[in-house]
Amino acid sequence: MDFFLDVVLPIPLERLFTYKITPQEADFIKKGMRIGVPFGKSKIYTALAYRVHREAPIAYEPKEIYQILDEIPLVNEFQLKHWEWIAEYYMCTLGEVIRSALPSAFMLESETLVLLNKEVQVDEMDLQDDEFLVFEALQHQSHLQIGEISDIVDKKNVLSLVNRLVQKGVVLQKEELYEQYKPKMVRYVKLSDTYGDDGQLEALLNELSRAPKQSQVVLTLFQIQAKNKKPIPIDDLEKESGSSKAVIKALIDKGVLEEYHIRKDRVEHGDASEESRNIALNEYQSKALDGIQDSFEDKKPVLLHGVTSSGKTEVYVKLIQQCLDEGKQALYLLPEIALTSQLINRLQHYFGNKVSVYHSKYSIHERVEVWNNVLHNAEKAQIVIGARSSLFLPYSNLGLVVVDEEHESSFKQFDPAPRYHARDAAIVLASLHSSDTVLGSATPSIESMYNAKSGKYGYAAIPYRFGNVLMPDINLVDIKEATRKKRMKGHFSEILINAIAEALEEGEQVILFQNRRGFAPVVECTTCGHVAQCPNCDVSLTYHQHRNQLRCHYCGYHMALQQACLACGNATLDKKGFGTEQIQEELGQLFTKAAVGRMDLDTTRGKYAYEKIISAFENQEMDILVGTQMVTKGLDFRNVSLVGIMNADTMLNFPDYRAHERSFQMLTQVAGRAGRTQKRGKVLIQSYNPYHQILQQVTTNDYEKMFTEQLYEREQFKYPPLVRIIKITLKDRDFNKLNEASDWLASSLRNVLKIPVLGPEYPPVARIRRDYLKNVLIKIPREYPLAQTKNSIKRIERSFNAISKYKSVRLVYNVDHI
DNA sequence: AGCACGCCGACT
DNA sequence: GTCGGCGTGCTC
Repeated sequence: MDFFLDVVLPIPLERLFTYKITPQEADFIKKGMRIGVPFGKSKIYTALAYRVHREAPIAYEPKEIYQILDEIPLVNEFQLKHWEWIAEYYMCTLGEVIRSALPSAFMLESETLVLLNKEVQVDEMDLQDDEFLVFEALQHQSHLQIGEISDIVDKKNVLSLVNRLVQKGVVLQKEELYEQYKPKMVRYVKLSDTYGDDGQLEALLNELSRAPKQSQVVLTLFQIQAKNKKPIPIDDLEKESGSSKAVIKALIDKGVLEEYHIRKDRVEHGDASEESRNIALNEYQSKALDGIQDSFEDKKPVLLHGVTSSGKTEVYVKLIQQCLDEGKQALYLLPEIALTSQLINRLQHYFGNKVSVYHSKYSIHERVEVWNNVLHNAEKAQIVIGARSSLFLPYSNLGLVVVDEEHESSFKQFDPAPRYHARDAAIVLASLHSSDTVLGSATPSIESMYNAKSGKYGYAAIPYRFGNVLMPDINLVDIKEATRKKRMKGHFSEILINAIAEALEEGEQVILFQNRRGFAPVVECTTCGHVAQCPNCDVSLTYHQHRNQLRCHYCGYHMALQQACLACGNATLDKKGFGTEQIQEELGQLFTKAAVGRMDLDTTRGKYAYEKIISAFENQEMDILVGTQMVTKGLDFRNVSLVGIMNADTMLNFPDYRAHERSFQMLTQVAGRAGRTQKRGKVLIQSYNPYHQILQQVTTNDYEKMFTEQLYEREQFKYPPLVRIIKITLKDRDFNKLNEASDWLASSLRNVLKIPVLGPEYPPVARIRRDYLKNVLIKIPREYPLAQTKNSIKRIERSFNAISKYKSVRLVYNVDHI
């Protein structure tokens, strides 16, 4: 009787694949281990073991596995259950979830190696030029990778070349798995055992009398060793002794010193302070904490609605402390862009090295280390603070999940699959662990507030700012009026300019919010009106000043800015629109003495770029910070007394049912950056339409009214949270085929589901990377059986795929599309 | 997703 | 006449 293993592959295929294993392997393999398996013609993939069984497949002969890659499971049962939920709810495959859940360093990749066939005598005359080049290279190197062959012959596709060489018997191919993760090693030194005792030392120093540098190093080594008995890193010795690497190396070569390595974790912090226990909450915070704990008793997630600067973090810290006291792990989720060092520093201050940070800007190595620490329930991973992907870590006893800035739409993954919402997936994860959940926000999403009001979530509020700081004074500036009266300088109203000047005079800082990036989104010809378009996508190219080029945000296409219009040849190109760069430039002219910084997607690339800008602003190296949405994210600057919003209308007029909700949130959040100390902060919102109800609600800080009005609209027009939305995007290179296919799909859905199906409709950008796009929106009433409806949709997809002419059309599901 | 097999245009 | 483009089908 044979043994078999079902595995999940990290690819978008629904089914499991079955391999043959030996009885020993069957005994050893546990669900959740990584297994290297051959798949397809020649590739080896890293799969996850799912089930060992004895049911031989009937239709095919299973292959044998290649290698077992783990000693103990890398993935636990909690994770697999959670991932299966994600796959089902968000209508993707388990493989896709695995692919985004596991750090890429765990997914070993096979590399095809080409080596010389020693058995065969090669007649060099038989070889073509490129074949000879490879043959020759293999005389010097034992093996070549496919990429190296590409470099040698200077062609990108070398498959046929390699195949020819294989056929002629010149070379052999071999697949090799590479472990991508290498633990970071720290180099240490110690005195060689020969010089162990004191008598020997004197002899040694004598010996080195003609090498003052070297004896200095040895003396320093002794000094350090006398102070503490810990291993001495080479780098420290070098610094302490004021010598160089060469001197130390000479000593090692002489056999005086010995070098050794110890594995070092990349992620390290200091010790915890006891302060987290001693934090004093004010009466509102205490009341909120009590409310949260009451709801925990009822096993409900709790929405914590605390106005900006109300001190939600202290409440979280208390909850985390309690969670740790119970010996459980805590997860603190933040939106991607909000991973501010400010908050991380605070948590590290309270909990020291029990805090691990996990997000996409970390290298694959750092991520592996956090994963392993969580897997082994290590001390330093008792608290994980991270972006949405930290949901996927191998927690074994989660006690608390905090989702901060719960309303942030960046919690929803957009591309690629799984298109999950981290807040919702976090609630499911928490329930798998029977752990507590807190969703926190100053401006809760309509969904979460709806759930709180309907009793599905608990609710706690902190209605006042911490330390009796007043809510900022928010004023609207009518720029339509100001323009008519010629009271605008560029994009600045006189009122805003005066307020900035006043703040600068007082030595205070200013934040300006401009919700659009780039310098001038489009370059238009004033003669013929032509705007350069992306050849692959249906968008205008946007101008980027620093490189003087036009770029496409969707596919990365770029070209140099032309001198003359490409359509009519006139040199009458005009940069239209405005963004953060232009605001920065105008400020430079208006306030020549002020230091102006900028924070947007362009200036925050790289691992620490974001932190650098923030700390520069914190340290008051800048007077004015111009930024996009990023400046709204929970930053805490003491010295900011004025916040200006350049133009509130672009947000309000966005064609999306969430535009109003989002504008309210964004404006309230950015306003909350003003006046976090005793002096009341000031906020100026420039708008062409200051009578807009949302702007009124922002100025009066009336969340309730906003909620009621928005919910009413959602009820009227059937939008979430009153229905569930599934958006299906169809993509194809052929415009007509796409239209036909999407019509077919929409009408089938309508016929079968008997619920509202909207579209097909072209999205605002109807072509991306040469593919035409069309959307179909399905609105599922709340009381409708969700799983059943999804099954029906999947069934319709199968009939759709059975139509041969629609084969090339790709379908993308986006459940709970935002 | 990859990757191979299979059929039609621009080149030696 | 071949090389190479990407359409279609399969992967245990």
